[in-house]
Amino acid sequence: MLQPVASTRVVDLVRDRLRAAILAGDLPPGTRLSVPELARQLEVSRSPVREAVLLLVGEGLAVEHTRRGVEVARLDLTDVLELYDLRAAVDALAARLAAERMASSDLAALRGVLDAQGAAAIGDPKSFRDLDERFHQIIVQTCGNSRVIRHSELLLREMRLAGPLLLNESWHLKLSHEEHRTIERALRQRDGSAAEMAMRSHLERVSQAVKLHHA
Amino acid sequence: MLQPVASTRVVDLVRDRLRAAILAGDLPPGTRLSVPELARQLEVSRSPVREAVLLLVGEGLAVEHTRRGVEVARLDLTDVLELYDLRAAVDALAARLAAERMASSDLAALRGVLDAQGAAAIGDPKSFRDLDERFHQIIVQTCGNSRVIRHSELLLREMRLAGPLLLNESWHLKLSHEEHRTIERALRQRDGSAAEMAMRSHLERVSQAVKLHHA
DNA sequence: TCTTCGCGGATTACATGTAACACTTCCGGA
DNA sequence: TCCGGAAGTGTTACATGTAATCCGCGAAGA
Repeated sequence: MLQPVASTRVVDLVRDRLRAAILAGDLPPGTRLSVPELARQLEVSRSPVREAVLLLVGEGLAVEHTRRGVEVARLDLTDVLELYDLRAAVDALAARLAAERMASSDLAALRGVLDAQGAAAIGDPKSFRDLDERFHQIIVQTCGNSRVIRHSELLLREMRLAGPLLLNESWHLKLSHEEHRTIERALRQRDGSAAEMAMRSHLERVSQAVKLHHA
Repeated sequence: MLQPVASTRVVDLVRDRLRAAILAGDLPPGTRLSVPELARQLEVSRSPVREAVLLLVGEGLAVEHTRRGVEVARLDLTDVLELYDLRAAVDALAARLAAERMASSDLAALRGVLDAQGAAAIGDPKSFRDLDERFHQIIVQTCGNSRVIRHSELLLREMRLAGPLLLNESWHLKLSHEEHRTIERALRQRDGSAAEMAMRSHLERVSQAVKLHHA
C-alpha cells in the first residue's frame, strides 16, 4: 500500500511555495505577482509560474486584474465577516458529520490540541491561532464529505490572509477555547446536533466579536 | 456607469465554451480533454486551452490525472449526496441572508419562476430543472455574501454533471415545487430563519429521496 | 497649475518548440 | 497460450518567442 512518490511537477512545487510565502506573510496582501519576476527568482520558466499563479487565484489567495497582472488578495472587514459566516455554515455541517465518524485517535488528537491551546491561550496568540486551525482541520478532515473538506480548507486558507483583522485579546482567546471544549465534548458524546450547534454558534460569536471590535 | 466591454480573452472564451459543452452533455463525463485536440477543434493555440482546462479542474467539472491528462468529472451517488449536503448548508445560509435583502423585483422574479415551474412540473423534467436552478440562483445572488455566491455557484454547476442520477418523477417535482413555494413565502415575509430552515429541509429531503431511490 | 500626449520599460496573453512520459500494439520466446 | 518488451503514437509539462497592452514619467500646451 505505497503512495506514489510526490509528483515532482514544477507547477506543484511553485504553487506550494508561493502559497506558503503568501500565508506566512512573506508576500503581503497587495504584492504584485509578476510572472517573469517570480520565474527569475525561482529559476524556472514562466509556464509553470503562470499556472501556479492562476491556481492561487482560483483558491482566492490572489486576485486577477485582466491584462494588469495578479496581486495577493487584500481582505477587509467585509471579507472576514463573509468568511466567518460561510465557515459557520460549512464547519457546522462538518461537525455534525464528524460526530458520527470520529475514531478514538481523532478524539485523542483533538484533546491534545485543546490542551496545548489551553496553555497557549495565556499570551501567545500566534500559536493559539495555529492550534485553532488544527482543531478545525481535524474535525473537517474527519467529516467524510470530500467537498466539505475541500471548500472548508479553501475558506480557512483564505482567512489566513486576514491576519491583522483578527482578534488577539486574551479574553477572546479564552472564550474561544471554552467553546472549542464544548464542541469537543459534543463530538466525544457523538452528539451530531449539539456539535453542529456549538460549532455554528462559536463561529457566529467570533464573527460578531470581530465586527464589534472594528466598529 | 458603463460596464467594461467583455474581456475578449481567448482563455475566457474557451473556458466558457468548454463549460457550456460539459454542462450541456456534449462532453459527457469521462471524456478526455486533450489539449492539442481541443486546440485544433477550437482553432486556437494550446496555451489558452491548457489554462481553460485547468480552470475547469479548479471548478470541479474535470479531474486531473497527473501526466495522464484531464477528463470530464464522473459523479456517482456518493458525490451527489455530498453535493446536496453541502448545498443544504450553504444555500440555507444564503436564504437567511437573502430574506433581509430581497428587493421587490427579486421577489417578483422568484414568483415568476415558480409560476412557470408549477406549469412545467406536470411533465417536463428538463425545463423544471432549469427553473429549479434559476430559483436557487436568484436567492443566492441576492444574499449579498460574495463568497456564498461563488461557492454555491460552483456546487450548483458541479451538480449538473449528475444528470441521470437526479430524480424526474412527477411526485418528486411537485413536492419540490411546494417546498419552493414555502421558501418563497418565508422570503416574502422577510423571515430569515424560516427561509433558512425551509431551504435546508428542502435540500435534505431531496438528498434523502435521491439516496432512497438508488438503494 | 493642470491636462494631454507620447515615449520607454515591463508584463500579459497567446503561439510554438520539444524532451520525457504514458498507453497501445505487436512480436518473439517460454 | 501466456508473458515481456520494443516500437509507435500521442500527450503532458516545461521552455521560449513575440505582438499587443498597460503603466509611469516627462514634455508640450492650454
